[in-house]
Amino acid sequence: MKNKNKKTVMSPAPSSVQKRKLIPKKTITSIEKNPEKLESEEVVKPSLSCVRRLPSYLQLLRALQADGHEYVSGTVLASVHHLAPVIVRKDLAFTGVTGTPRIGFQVTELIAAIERFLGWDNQNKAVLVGVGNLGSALLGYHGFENFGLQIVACFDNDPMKIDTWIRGCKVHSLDQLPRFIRRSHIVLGVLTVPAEAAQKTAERMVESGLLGIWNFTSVKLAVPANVVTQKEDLAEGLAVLSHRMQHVSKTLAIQQ
Amino acid sequence: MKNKNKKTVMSPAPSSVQKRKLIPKKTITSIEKNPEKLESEEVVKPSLSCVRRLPSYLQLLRALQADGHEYVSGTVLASVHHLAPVIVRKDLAFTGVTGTPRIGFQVTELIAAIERFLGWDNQNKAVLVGVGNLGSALLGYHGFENFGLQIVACFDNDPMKIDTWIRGCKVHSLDQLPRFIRRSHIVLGVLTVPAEAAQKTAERMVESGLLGIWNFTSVKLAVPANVVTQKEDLAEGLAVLSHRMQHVSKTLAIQQ
DNA sequence: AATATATTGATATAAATATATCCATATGAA
DNA sequence: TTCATATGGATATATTTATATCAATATATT
Repeated sequence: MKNKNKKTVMSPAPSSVQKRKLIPKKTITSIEKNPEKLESEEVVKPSLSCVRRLPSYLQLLRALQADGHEYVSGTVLASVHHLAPVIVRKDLAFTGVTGTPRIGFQVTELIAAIERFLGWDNQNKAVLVGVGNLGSALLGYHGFENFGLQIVACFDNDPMKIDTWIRGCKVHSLDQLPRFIRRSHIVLGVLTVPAEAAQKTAERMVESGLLGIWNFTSVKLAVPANVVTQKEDLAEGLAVLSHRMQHVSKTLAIQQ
Repeated sequence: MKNKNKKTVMSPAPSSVQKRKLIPKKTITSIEKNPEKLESEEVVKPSLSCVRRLPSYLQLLRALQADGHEYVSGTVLASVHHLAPVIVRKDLAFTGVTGTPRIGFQVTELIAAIERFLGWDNQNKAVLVGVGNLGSALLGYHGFENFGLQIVACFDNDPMKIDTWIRGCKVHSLDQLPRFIRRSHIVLGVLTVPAEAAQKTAERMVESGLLGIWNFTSVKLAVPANVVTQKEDLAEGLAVLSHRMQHVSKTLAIQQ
C-alpha cells in the first residue's frame, strides 16, 4: 500500500493517492543559508493569528484521529472553527504539509507537523512560580500536557506554603529555583505570583536560567532580549466579550 | 507631592488648561440615525486589538491614580506596554477622551472613559457553570471584579458537588439555572465544563436566557446570532510562546 | 471514456491594522 | 516676549492579515 514517491516516515497514502507536484517552496532554512538573499524573495512568516489558530486545528485533528478518520479536508477544519477554508489552507501550509486535491490532508501527518512546528513533539518541562489561587489551579489542570507542557515543580516564597503539597506537587522555596533549574535543564517557567512581585520574581527566574516565561500576572515584564515572555491576560478576552455584548444589545435595540 | 490644582470628582481641567477645539467626530449613533449614510463617511470602529489593549491601559491608569498622578501622557502609557505612542493615542481616541498637548490625559477621566467604553462602569453579574478544576479556580480568583465582572452563583450537574460550597459559593444543580437566570436578570455566563459537555451545556445556558458566554472549553460553540461567545483558550498563548522560543533559539544558534 | 466536482496551492486583491508625518498647542526656558 | 519642545490629533502611508480567484488534479459519475 506504499506510495511509490517514498515519503520516508510519515505518510503512507493509499496507493491511488498521488501527491501533487510542487514548485519547491522557499523555506526559511534555505533563505538563511543563502547569503545573497534578495529583497524580492521575502521570507513569509506565519502570522501571530496563524500560530494562535494551530492548536485548535490540532485539537480537532486528534478527535478525528481517535474517531478513525484518515484524511480531512481544509474545508471541514474551517467549518468547525467558523473560518474561511483559505485561511486554514494557508495556516497548514506553514507547517510544511501538503494535501491532496479532492482528498484533503492526512490526519496523522498533519498532527505530527503541527506538533513539530510548535515544538510540542517533545514534552517540554516547566516550573511554576507562585502557588496562589491561579497557580494551584494550573497545577491541577493537566490539560497542558496535550500541548507539550508538563509542570514538574512549583515554587513560592511564603513560608507557610513551602514544603506543603499542592495538587500532588511539593512547594519549594524560591531560593531553590536556580539550583533546580540548572540541575534539570528546564527553560520554561509559569509565573503566577501577585502583580506586586511579578517583575522581581521574573528577574530571579531569568537569573536562574529560564528562557521563557508564561506570564499570568497583569504586569508587562521587562526581560533581556534572549528571554521570551508571553502575557496571558484574561481581562483581554473579557474586554472583547463585554464590548461585543454592548454592541449586540445596541444593534438589537435599534432594530426594534 | 500633590498637584495644587485640586480635582473635584471628574474632569474640571485646571483653569489654564484649555481643551483643544475639535472637529466634531462622527459617532456611531449619529451615523446610524442618519439614513443617507454615505460610503465615504465610514464609521471607524475600534479594532479587536484595540479592545484587547484597553484593559492593560486601565490597569496601569489605576496604579497611577493610586499613586496620586493626575495626568499621564500617551507616551508614558506606550513605553510601559512597549507600544508605539501613536497606537495608544488612537486607542484612547475611541473611548472619547481628549488629551491636552504637552500635558497628556487626565487619569480619572481616562479610567472612567475606558470603563464606560467596555461596559465595566457597572458591575456585571455572571454565573459560572462547571465547578471543576478551572471553574473553582476562577471562583476563587476575584480579580475579575476589577473588570466589571462578579460571579454570583455556580452550577454543576455532578450530584456529588451539588449543595456543597466551593470557594464561598454554593453549587446549584444545573436544573436550577433557568429559574435563577430569569429571577436575577443575569445575562453573562462562564462556561468551565469538560469539552464533551460544552455544546450541550451552552445550549442550556442560552435557553435559560443568557446572552453572553465566556467559553473556557476547547470547543467552538454554535449559538444563535443574538448570543455572544468568547473563547478563552490558553493553548493559543502557549503556542505563541513555544513558537517564539523555537525561533529565538534558532536565531541564537545561527548567530553563534 | 468523458465530464463534473471537490479540493489544494498559488497568486491577486481587499481589508484591517500599524506606523510615519505633519500641524496645532501648551508649557518652560532663554 | 520669543523660542524650543513635548504632546495630542489628524491624515497619509506602509505593513500585515484576510479574502477572492483561478489553474491543476484526483475522484466520482454518467
